[in-house]
Amino acid sequence: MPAERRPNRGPSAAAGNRAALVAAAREVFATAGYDAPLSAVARQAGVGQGSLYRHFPDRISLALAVFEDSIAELEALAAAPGTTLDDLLALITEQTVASTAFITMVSVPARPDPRLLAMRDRVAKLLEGGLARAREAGLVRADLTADDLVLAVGMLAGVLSKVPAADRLPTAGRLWSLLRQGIEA
Amino acid sequence: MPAERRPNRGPSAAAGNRAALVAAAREVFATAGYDAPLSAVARQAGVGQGSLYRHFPDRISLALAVFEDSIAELEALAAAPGTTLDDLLALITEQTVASTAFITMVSVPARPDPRLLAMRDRVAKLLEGGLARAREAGLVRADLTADDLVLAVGMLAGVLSKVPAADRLPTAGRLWSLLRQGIEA
DNA sequence: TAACGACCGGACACTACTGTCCGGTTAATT
DNA sequence: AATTAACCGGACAGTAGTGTCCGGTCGTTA
Repeated sequence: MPAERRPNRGPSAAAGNRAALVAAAREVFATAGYDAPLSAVARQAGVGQGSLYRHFPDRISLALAVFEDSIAELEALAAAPGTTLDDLLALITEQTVASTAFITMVSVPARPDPRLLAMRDRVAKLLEGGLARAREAGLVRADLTADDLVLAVGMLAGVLSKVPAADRLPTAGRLWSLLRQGIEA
Repeated sequence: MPAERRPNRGPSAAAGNRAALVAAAREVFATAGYDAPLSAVARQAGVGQGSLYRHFPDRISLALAVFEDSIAELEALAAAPGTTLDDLLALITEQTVASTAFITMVSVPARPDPRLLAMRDRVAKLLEGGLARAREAGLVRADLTADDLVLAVGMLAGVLSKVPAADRLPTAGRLWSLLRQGIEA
């Protein structure tokens, strides 16, 4: 039985369709942002609307599936020995430049949903370790919290989501420079 | 003839309706943000959709009329002797806490419209004086530009627009503190 | 007071999504 | 081969907002 065979109809199609939807959503969210129409995701996946909503009853379910990877990557980095706060922020920034959707939905959810709040807490939590170490080393101000950092990357994502993809990297650099050094000499 | 008399039908109603629309829009933009439905503005003004679109062919025309006041206030402050960059940023922040719409539309317009770009340039320009003075006094880093500042308040507005009105003032304070002192000790 | 015409209001056509429903397809089972 | 049941796709109803159109209203002018 050829591994590539994946009919998208019939009893055995479910898993494949689901995977196709997640992949399509990742792409669509990256190019059109977190608010992209879900119908575009179905089209991109080559799947009917019905299948989309059957697998993922709402936008958040789909987004959670899509960005589980992103947060897992962050958590893995946070768990690795020797990881600094800078490393974590660099990875978040990289992810945000590639797709603002993850941080957009997590940082300041428009309407607070328990699933999103939980994911935001995971992000805050994985930053804690690096933050504590940076604080002990005197690298950051003493009163800086993980929530502050989540809010900060949220601000970043808010701007980047409105900027053409080509301008994102330099804009992100500029904004981080403001956030880091502050505007005071 | 009583000064209060303002029929909203017939040949003499135009000016009054226009004023009512601007006032209503200011209120609606403040409470529901820059993306609020224009139909809500017409309803709030007690005026038909037709009148709204006759006076203001699109959202931007209406917004320009609404926020002309805000920018004029800023320009007046900038022109006053002894005004510092801090004074200007304080006023902008106050305006943003009251209504995120102005900065939202000006700082990083979703689709660049010449009228919005012109207004953003007015904001950047009025910041120039205070910024130059602050730079000479060594109060801000040497490479800080007015565009950076516009972007920074845009970030702020992006977050504040998603935060309940009651939380805005403290959130704005926290974010400015991050932007000003930077996250480095 | 009659005719005029500027201006109004809200119904409506249009567009863009979301989420549901059901006839139809297909693998599995016997 | 016939039967079954899981699952699919896309049509469709529902919802929300934008912008247009036209019958109707009301000051103005003669």
